[in-house]
Amino acid sequence: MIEKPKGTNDYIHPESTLRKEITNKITSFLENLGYKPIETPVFENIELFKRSAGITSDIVSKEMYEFQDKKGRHLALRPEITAPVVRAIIQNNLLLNHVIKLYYVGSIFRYEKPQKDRYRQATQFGIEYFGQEDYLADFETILICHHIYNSIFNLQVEVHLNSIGCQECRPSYRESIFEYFSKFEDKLCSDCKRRLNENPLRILDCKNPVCKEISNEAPKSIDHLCTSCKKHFNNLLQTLNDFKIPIKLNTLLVRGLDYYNRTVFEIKCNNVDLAGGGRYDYLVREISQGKYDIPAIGFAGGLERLTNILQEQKTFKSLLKEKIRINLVSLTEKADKIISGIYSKLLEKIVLKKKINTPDIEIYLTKFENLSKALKASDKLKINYVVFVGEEELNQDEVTIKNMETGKQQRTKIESFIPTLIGLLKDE
RNA sequence: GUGGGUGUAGCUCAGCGGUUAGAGCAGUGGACUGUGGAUCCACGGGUCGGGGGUUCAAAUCCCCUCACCCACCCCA
Repeated sequence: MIEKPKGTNDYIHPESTLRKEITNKITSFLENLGYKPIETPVFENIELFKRSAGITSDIVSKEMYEFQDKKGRHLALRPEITAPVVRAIIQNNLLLNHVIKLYYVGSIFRYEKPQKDRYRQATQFGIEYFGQEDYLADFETILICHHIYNSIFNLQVEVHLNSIGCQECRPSYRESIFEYFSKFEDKLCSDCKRRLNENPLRILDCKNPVCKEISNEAPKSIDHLCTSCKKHFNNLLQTLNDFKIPIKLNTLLVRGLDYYNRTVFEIKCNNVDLAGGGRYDYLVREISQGKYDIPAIGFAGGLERLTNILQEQKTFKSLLKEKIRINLVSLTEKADKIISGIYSKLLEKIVLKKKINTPDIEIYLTKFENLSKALKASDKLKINYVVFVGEEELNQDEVTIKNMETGKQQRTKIESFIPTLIGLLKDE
């Protein structure tokens, strides 16, 4: 038996249906806000990720699926989607437009030990908003992200928010952080000792209790912001506050990807990280090698984490609307032609469903040697209406429609079957 | 990468050195051959995750390995 690779998942109904419904809700919402879909390859030149996420980040240094193709090209399965999107808009010269709003839904790959809410192939959805440096873009992005979880899916979420400054103010902040943690160097965990030289900001993110304790007294980035960063952040806070978006200022939030600046945020529910994002004003310049200098902001959310939490909270059932199931049963070979004729007519009517304004239906075409078996099987399939033709019906050019819930049944002439059925469905 | 737990029928699990490995649910057939859900009866189904070892004897004990679950690191 060949089994699926470690950390991957097969999604089968009803979960597959739930995932599709969730995705549809998110994407149709984003399309109403003017975001356009974008799709990029699942693998890219490995340099793209090394340059964007940062060579010292865990995602790039130890979690990437790297490989060489037959020509020896160094490639990687994408561990995140922001950098590929940036690469795509540069390559397609989309940056000639002032403002670009994009959304995506796609797979990411990280070589990690699988556990709850963590898989080697996962699905992320997200938006990327290019060309707007003003804090209103930050507001829009956070509002959208919050709305998806809070309003569309009814989850009690927290928005954790921080500002990590820009090119102007970050160097001096980095220096004061370095000085501060240097005093405690021998107390820090081994990872943080390494981080001290590589990327001291990441120490703030460490979960080790000792490091955490030390971090609590560390200098805060928001106290070291330059005038324009401070104004940007204060305006954002004020606006989020005005619109009653519940935010939690988290001065320890720095995020694991190197490309962020200014605003960074995460969405949490019951201590589960559902989404994260932030501003990345220098990434386009970095990837385009200076050709373009365009500010941007975005976020990414995990589809599996959202699906899991909705299943845990049992609020997902409303997303899975049951359809009306109709089983067309031939009870004898002589009735095959009539039943298949009805089936083909119903197919056409499904296409024209909008005109007849009936509930969504599922139709089944089956054959049984006797009625008892047909009904038993229909019961297992949770059929609402069994439509059957046997010897008795054949003699009178009729079909029988049986309502499986009430047990009531009626005969109708073959020609008037469709209108009769539509009449029944309208009463549902 | 580190640590803990679990792998026995399609599913949930029992058995933890001693006949031919079990139960419930699910499946199939029948009682009931044109009227389903209930009940009763019967039947089918297993390399006990895989490999090696100890033993007269291994699902059971030991070692290795694989997979899944959980925690840490990190992250969606």
